[in-house]
Amino acid sequence: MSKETGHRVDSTLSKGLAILERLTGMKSGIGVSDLSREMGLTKSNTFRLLQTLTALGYVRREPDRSYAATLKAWQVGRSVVENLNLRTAASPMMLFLSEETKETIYLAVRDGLNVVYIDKIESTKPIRTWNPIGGAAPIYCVGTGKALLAEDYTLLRDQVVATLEPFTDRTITDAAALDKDMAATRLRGYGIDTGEFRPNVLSFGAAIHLPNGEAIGALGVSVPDINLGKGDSERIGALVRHAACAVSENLGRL
Amino acid sequence: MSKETGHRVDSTLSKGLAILERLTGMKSGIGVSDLSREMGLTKSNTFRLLQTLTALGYVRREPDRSYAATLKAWQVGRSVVENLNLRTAASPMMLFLSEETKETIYLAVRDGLNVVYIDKIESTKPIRTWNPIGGAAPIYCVGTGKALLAEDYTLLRDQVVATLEPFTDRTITDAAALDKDMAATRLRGYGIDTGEFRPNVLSFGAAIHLPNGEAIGALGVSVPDINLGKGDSERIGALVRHAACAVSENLGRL
DNA sequence: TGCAAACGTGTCAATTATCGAAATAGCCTT
DNA sequence: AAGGCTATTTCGATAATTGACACGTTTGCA
Repeated sequence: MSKETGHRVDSTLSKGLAILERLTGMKSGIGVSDLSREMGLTKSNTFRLLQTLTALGYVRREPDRSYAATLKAWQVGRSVVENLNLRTAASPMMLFLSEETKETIYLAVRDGLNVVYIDKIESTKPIRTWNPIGGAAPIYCVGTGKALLAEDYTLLRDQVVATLEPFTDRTITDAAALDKDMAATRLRGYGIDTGEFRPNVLSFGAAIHLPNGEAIGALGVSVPDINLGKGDSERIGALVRHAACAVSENLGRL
Repeated sequence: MSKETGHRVDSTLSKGLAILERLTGMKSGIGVSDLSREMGLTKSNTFRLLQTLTALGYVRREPDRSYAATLKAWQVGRSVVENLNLRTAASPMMLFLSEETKETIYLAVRDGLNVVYIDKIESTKPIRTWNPIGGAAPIYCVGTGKALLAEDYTLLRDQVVATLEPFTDRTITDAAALDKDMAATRLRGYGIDTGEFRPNVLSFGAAIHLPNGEAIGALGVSVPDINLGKGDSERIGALVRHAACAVSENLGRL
């Protein structure tokens, strides 16, 4: 979904990162020839890039002489999230939500026009939703996303509207409906997703704020619709809102 | 650590990754000029590298027009851990434990409040314990589980305490006893199960850590009590602790 | 056992992608 | 409006990157 920037990119860096991404996505090592074929690069080129990545510590040679990603990429990536020490700050309230609802609890941050899940607590119920940590979802479809979108709506509205795309028959696909939903979200204090990203999976989300008011993440609860009884929506929504609020206050004290 | 690389590294890739690392290590965005100063690069050079990283999705422009790392590096790095084959990494030390003890060796990961066995080496002794690969055991009952539980005890304690259930007459069923056992486990460096899950089956377990300290799995030895002589417990415990430590270091090495 | 195909690794001249300096365009502050 | 800052663009020179090829080893098959 990369927009054509028109700007020139450094091909070496680009290829190197492409190789690194490929390597990190593999369960076992791979040889130079295979890799070069997969990447559509020359063997020499691939070889030299691998040499560089190895020298920088991102790649190592396995005992069987194949090349594989090290944990360095992981370490580097981790510091991105670490610099938002959101997880530790949110952890107690995630636990609280988990105990109160028994459903799957998510901690999400906004990444462009998506939310990315950076932590979760599994549901303890037999019927549960599933999303991987690291997974992403469109900001206008899910509870956490809506909560975050509502925060910066004036800034993001036009961008989001330009990308509205249906995932289920409940997905919001027109600007007017989104405007209305955002207004309601702000009023309510939490976002509601009525199965707009995955069929029959509802979610609720509320934003976590820094002391200056900036929203840096959101807590969410994801629930299969058949788990929901009368009045459960309001209860869960209120719980999420309260939990996010508590985390925000907690952040302020650090 | 000045290893004679002998080989030339692609400078563009090298610089690009250096910039990315710098960016991921910062709490807020930074401008081109400052960054170029810090990195000792030309402004032009830094600028183009940033353009490339932005085009590739690793960097984005903040509202204040500064450059900051996105979560892409994190997502890429995460897949390293996801694809990390613990089995392969742990295999040599499992073999070592098998040879030293002749008992059944397990590799386990935590799944909620259970441990799941993802690999094992059968005992070579006539009287042996048995658990299937894929089998599960409560985290507070067995050696591997205790080792993992001790790692996140503050987070898991309340949940676990709520589920305490006796499997044998030695199973820990009250919170105070568990607290004490966990403290001892942390001190000792490995978990001991004195027949708390299966009668007359003892087990010992120690956690495997990622470089940041996160526990991702555990090695364990399972022993029928009649196979155990005087002092064998301490010996096996020490062996397991050492083996898990070796695997952790193996994961972290470059 | 031997042969062939495939692999990882070096070499090197050609070339082109990358570089730095300097010019331009934007943005605050005064 | 002018000054000082930063971000971006331009452009010719050049050094870094490139691909073809070569070399030694390993692997697989006959």
